[in-house]
Amino acid sequence: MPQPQENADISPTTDGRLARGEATRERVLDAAERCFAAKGFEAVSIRQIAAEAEVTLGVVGFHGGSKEELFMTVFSRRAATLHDLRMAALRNLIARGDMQLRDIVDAYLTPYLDIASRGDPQWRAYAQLVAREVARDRFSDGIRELYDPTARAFIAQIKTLHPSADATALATVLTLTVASMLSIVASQSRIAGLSDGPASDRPMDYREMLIDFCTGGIQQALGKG
Amino acid sequence: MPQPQENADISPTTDGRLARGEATRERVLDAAERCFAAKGFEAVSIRQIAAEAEVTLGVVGFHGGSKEELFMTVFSRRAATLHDLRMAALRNLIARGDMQLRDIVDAYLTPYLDIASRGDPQWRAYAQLVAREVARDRFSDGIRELYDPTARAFIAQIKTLHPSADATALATVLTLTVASMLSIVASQSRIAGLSDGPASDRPMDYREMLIDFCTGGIQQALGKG
DNA sequence: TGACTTTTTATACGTACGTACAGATAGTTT
DNA sequence: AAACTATCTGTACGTACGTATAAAAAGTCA
Repeated sequence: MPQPQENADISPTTDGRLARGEATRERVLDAAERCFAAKGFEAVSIRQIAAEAEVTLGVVGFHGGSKEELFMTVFSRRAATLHDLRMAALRNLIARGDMQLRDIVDAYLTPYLDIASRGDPQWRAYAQLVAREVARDRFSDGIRELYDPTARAFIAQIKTLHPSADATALATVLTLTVASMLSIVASQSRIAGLSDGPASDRPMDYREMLIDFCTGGIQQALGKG
Repeated sequence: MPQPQENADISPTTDGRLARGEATRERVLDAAERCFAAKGFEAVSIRQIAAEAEVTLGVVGFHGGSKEELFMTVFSRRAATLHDLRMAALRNLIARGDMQLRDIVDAYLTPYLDIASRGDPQWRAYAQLVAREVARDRFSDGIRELYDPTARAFIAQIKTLHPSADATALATVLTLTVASMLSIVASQSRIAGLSDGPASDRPMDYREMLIDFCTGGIQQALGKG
């Protein structure tokens, strides 16, 4: 992939060639993010992404490289931000002292629910993309490397409250927590269908219930251990 | 789709034309089940299914119809069995009396974990297929119709223990329970990775922890309501 | 045996895909 | 202005896809 302008010393307000290229690149990545989130990797063609970004076919390859490279770029682009939000919440907790399990769960879940409920459609698309693809095997190696550090930090924190829990139990309850969290975004329509009435489509509106569910679940699952 | 032999009055041991056709049809469906489970709908080609079934390309179309029809056939083929297993477990509970939330959760989760752990690779493939595709939108209408009746029956049963819980809350906790259950199958490798050691790959080995997690979660989430 | 149906083979059609690349364009630097 | 580089356009290549179908093969039944 001919990565444009690895130069770091450009002014972001320059309307020259470099800034234009960077703007195009972001349009491509944004379009890819929306497409991948809506339909999944295999079901999206590069031509669809080009049309969504309103650029020609070659531009997608120029800025995004191969389809797999483009996908991983899209996926990792916002991962660091999410990681930072979660770790900041966790550090706040530690600084505050008197940590409860519920607070740890809150610190893990809320940043994701927040971005999934934001006005910015790109962040919402990213949240949906994560919910859609994170369970798949195809890119799981690359994806796991993005999210495992966060998961490990929270596992370590939970372990301080349940010192006797073994590693598999901790990994399991965190995985169940992640799955529950993602399903709030991925299975909204099913919740609505099973409710037989109107249900909110803002993930943030399920925050308290989700935190309750995961907190109670972890407590019950680790309590005996 | 030229559905072969809608005739019901054939002996299953006949080795004539009808029985041969039926055997071929099952080889095709089994192969499709394995392929779809391993790679997902879009990533599998009909030619791959034909190769897996060791039949020629046209045979897949003859017995399976279009790709979407084939997919839905594979999906619905075993749904009734799973539904029956769950409902039987639920009826046993009701007959026995003194029902606890944990028993309801058990009746819902265990049949799935059981088939996902069976020796029969086709049942295992089906369990993986469900875990992979049930959250997707593409076929969610058809898929929901298959599984919603079971879900509603269990929601009604949970409601007897939490009469004041509203419909959305009940639908949400059941959706979270389903997501947790599926992630045991879909995210086995992630659990292993986060455990930093060998973890079982038999879903049944996570049964107790999963039941604890979901029971504790539902109790916590509905307890306030 | 010979008409009839079900099943299987082999092949082809049209389309869409991911990727590559030559050349045009536009902005930068000397 | 001229050389240079980054960006973009247009197009083409080879492949794989889902589907359809004519004809052959296999089995059934009068």
